[in-house]
Amino acid sequence: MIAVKKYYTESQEKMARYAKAIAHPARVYILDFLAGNIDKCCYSGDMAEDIPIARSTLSEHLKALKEAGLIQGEINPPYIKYCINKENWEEARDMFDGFFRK
Amino acid sequence: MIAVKKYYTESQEKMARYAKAIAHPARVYILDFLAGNIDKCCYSGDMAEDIPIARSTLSEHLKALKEAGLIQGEINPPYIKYCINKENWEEARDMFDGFFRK
DNA sequence: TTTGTATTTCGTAGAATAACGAAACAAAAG
DNA sequence: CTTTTGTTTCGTTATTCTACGAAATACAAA
Repeated sequence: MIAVKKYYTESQEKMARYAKAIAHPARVYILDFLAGNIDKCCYSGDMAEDIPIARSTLSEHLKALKEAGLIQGEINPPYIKYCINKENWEEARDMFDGFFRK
Repeated sequence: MIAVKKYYTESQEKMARYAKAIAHPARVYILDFLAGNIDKCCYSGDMAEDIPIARSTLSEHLKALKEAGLIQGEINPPYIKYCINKENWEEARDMFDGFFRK
């Protein structure tokens, strides 16, 4: 393993990762939707009707948000129940908060 | 001009645009730097020494941030003084605020 | 076991992003 | 007028993103 010099702080990298997850209107839509139903959660199909993208594309956006840690999915066949990942959502909120008030 | 149906709200599109501007560690670095010196502003060259990218690349990141409205540049030859665009910075802050507390 | 339902993964294609060095610019200094 | 300084634009290349439909998956119901 080669040591690679880090040029950005962990926090800067993380900010960029969270921001990238939010950097698409479909993903903003999804997060709006889920954050508005924070305890209810919801199914992938619930959103498919409201935005003009293929279900497979929606699925990829959900995957991106899951990988970024902002949402989580719980399998409940034949559905998958998605909801905000509260812990990371709050972390992201705090980071953006700090970022804008530095 | 053909009417194009809008599927996302203006606010969702704008959120995505702001988020995209922040979605790179170099740009987070730049904004951190400028927001920490909100009244002082600073020069492109001031940052070039601290991050491991070519000056031309730094310049492109500055351009992206300027296009997103988060910063502004004032020519002061042979320097260009960059600083936060306060109005849009506050708008972005408020939008992220609202986004995370919906 | 076969069928149906909800969703994801795969393969592909086109667009956008990020990076670099070289060249271009713009103004001040010599 | 020529040089120097700080910065941006251009041309290029490599990578990542976004989108789609088709195929695959997983489980329940028939």
